Amino acid sequence: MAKKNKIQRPKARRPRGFEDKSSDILRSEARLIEAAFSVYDANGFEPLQTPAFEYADVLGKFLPDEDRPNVGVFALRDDDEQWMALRYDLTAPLARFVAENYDALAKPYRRYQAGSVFRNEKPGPGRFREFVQCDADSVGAPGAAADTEMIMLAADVMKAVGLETGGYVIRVNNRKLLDGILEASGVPNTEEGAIQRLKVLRAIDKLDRLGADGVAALLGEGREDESGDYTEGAKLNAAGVKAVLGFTTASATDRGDTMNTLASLVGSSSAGQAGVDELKMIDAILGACDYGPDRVVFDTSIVRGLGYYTGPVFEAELLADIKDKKGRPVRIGSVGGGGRYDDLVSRFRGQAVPATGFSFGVSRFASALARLNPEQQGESAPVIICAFDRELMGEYFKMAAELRAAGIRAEVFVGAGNVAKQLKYADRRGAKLAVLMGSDELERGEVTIKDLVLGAEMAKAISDNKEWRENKDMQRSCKRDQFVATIKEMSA
RNA sequence: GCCGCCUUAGCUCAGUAGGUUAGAGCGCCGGUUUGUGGAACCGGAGGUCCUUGGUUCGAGACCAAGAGGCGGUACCA
Repeated sequence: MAKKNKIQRPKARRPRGFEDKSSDILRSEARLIEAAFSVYDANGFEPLQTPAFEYADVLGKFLPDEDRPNVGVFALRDDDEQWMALRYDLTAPLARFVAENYDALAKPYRRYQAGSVFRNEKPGPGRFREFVQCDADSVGAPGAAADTEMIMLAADVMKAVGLETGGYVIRVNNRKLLDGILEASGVPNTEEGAIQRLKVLRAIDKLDRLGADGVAALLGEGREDESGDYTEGAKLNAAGVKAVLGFTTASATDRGDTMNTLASLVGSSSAGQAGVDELKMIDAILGACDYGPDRVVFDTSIVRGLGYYTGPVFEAELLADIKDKKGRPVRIGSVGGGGRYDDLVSRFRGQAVPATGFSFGVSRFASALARLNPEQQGESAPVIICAFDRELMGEYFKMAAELRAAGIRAEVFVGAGNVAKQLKYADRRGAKLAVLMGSDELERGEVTIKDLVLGAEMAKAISDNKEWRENKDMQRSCKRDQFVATIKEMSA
């Protein structure tokens, strides 16, 4: 019982929903961002970086005289008592930036940005409280041409990350169409109908998960799930439910067919007609640039859950290589999305500032890509130069520099321990080659290079330690001035 | 927020009916081997048994509350 008095140590742990990212993940995410940035840059977009903190009201949060900030954001009070919060997306900060620098910016202002965003919500599998988004937006362009540009950009990013045509699809819809349908069903296209419209959007968003029946319940009175939780419905009448569900299944593979169907569906609604007209414009530009239905389709079942979209909306989806029974590619999910949001900037200025953009979740996209190509691996481990003799450290670093100059990743062992330790380190790092140069080699003017992969292979056939240690077949020596060339040869 | 499951070593888990000093495998560190990563053998470190309270002569085990984790559902401006 009389345990020795233990020092109270802090427990090494991280807050839930916040992740440490390993080198492999970091490298694949960096490649993804680089590919996207190069597409945006080539299209004339400019990079922008905004701070992680914004004033809470800028983010669209009202924090009246409350001690606790609203849930959903990480907020704190500055020393002047003002509420600041970590950004939860990159769009609200962009709206602030544009409004703040409006006169100095050439419109349309088109920028791209990647960075961490923060959401104070319950984390789940694949859902974190900090995650990286990569956005491109176009502010100040009212027409569907700007939306089409974003759609083509999204398709180009898919291509730039190495996806073949058929491996992805951009699905396009238009909020105005649904507004038109709802208007015809008695939901006014005004402020009063906003909450109801949002409920409709969220219900449609759950189509793939709940099926038509579940969505019908959510569009009507409401729905109770298996755990007994009740979700209030959008309270549409039976005809409304039918109209909305009919709309979500109205799209076909051919964009022209879809437009014809929709034109008859929206009838005389002005919002609906405007939506169809925009799709026509989008289709015309896509057609001229050869973005066929194998890359971009019109799909009335995608809506995006957010309330701030006002016009065309779209999602980028990865299609797995596997086909379902009917021979169609299986959906593995949306990796990004975007759309038109005409009211976000005008919040700050009281003057119309139309905007449209595209955003993808970097981690989700990167891990989906990794699932598609598991064989694609990251950076190869560096050549490890063992610190055999501490007197020769200068020479070791010089050798490492020579390797780097030849484009080979290399490092000198700077830790503690004998050669056995150092080789064990090299092994753990996954290095293919280790360089050994001690007094023997120095005398002969040579360098010993050990092939660790070959050594591991040979070890399988050897069970005796003495034999294993004396076996030198996995290593070779070369003259000091042949060093870099030999490494090159052996790493091939 | 609501519902369910779970919590013993770094990891995966065992722990007999409530009974001294809480175990195993893997991993880690060291040695056999101070110029060679594997294997084998030997040794070692590492635990507030999630926390608090209760029942009991006695709790890792039984009871209660709380915390944390996992899953589902809702929310996600």
